Amino acid sequence: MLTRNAIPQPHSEYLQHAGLFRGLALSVLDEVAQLARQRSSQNDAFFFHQGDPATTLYVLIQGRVRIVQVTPEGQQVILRIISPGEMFGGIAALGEASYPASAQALEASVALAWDGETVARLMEEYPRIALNALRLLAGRYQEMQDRYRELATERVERRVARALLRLLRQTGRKVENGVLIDFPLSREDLAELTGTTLYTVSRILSGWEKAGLIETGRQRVLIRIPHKLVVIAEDLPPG
Amino acid sequence: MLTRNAIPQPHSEYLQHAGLFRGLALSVLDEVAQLARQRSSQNDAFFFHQGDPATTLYVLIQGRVRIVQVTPEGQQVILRIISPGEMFGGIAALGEASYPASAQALEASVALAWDGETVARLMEEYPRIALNALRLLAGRYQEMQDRYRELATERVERRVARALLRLLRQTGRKVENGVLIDFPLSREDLAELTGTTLYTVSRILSGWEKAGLIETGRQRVLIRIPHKLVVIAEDLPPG
DNA sequence: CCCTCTCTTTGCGCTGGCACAAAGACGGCG
DNA sequence: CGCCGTCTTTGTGCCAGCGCAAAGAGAGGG
Repeated sequence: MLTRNAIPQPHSEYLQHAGLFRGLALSVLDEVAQLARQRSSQNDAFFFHQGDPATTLYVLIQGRVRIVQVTPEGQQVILRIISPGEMFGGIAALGEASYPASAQALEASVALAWDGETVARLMEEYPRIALNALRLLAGRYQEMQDRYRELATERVERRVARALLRLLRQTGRKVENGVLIDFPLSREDLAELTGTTLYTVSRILSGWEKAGLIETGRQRVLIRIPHKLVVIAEDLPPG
Repeated sequence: MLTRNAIPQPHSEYLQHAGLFRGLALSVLDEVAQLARQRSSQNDAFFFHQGDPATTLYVLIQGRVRIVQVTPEGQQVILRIISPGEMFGGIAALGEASYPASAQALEASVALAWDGETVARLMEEYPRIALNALRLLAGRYQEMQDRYRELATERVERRVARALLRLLRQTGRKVENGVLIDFPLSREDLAELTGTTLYTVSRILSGWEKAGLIETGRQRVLIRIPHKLVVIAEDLPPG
């Protein structure tokens, strides 16, 4: 389900919105775009699997991708959800190594791809790219630290609330009666994001729905009163 | 308990062993060392606190430092233990922001320190530094991902085993009858590293000690049979 | 050498959330 | 329109690990 084409259209304007290439001159973006390949991935198909040799860095331009680790026993843990404009598979830029996790499309998705050597060369020529990467990676590291602390110290309900709020910030779409998480998100996905089971997530969401806090459907979550979620997520007095 | 001095001795040879400055010419290392300040920190003193404005990047040259996050409720989570040669407080290099965690000396420790602007300037002038930082950060990110998955999916005993093995690799010192974790490490420290309680850690270590696997004392852990720990940490058939 | 402070051990009761089971509800496809 | 596969809900039993309490055991200082 994976296709590779040379790119016909100029993606250079698009690239200036991608964090990795922020601040580069348009001429440079053109050069960068020229070197890219385009890869598409159907629903549930993988851009790469955990353990594959890390050869390629991607920037998502359409769709949604989840970065997931699988344990030897087959349990899955979602490390991150990638939205358009974000890079993934960045380890490729550092030579050697293999991917520490898999990248799976949650919807039909399109990404631009560069092989590791190309990225390394670009970084050398345009240090701004390396600095951008550093800043992006630092942000993700920090988020990961926070999630780690959460997992270590907070109860499930609060973790789920935080996960939803993160997704809301990252991919929320304002609609009539609230903010919609704008891609298919099952109870199981939420469980794998927060380190719990789909059963527990289901119970929690049911509770919130009864309280009028959210509105759910099959692989669909709409947050009606974000503020109340924040109250659950942080330890605020319910004012 | 924090002191600042200009540095009298040349630290430049030392710096070439620090990951951040690997591959730089000695002349450059001299320049870098010239720009450094030296900071010492007694037992339990902090290099910086979570929430402080991130102004300074450190490279530890002696002692041991733990990077720790505190929850609003006062629980602590140890994110990492820094050994000589490693950098910490690296967010400073990226301007803005405040430290997402605190850095506390576990022993009398000495570090070299640069302010953020200096580091940014150095990175611009010597892109190799930025690339080194990128590679180091990528490694830490990956380790954090792994620990996150562990915390989400593995039982406590296995997590403790893995934590010990990591420390063993990072700071183990071969001694007569095994490998010693070479800095004061209490049950509580191990609990905060693995997301559990000191009680549970104590019980687990007691069990292992009875089995002859390790040898412990007050803030002291000696691993007698590393291989058996690996068997517990991974899911190997006990062969 | 004793006193004190901190670290460690161990017993015990409790519970959050896991695991399994089974029934219900969508939604897409033929 | 009805079937089937997937996702979701809900009931129930259970246990790993938490939390408290209280008693040892070092280590260091006076």
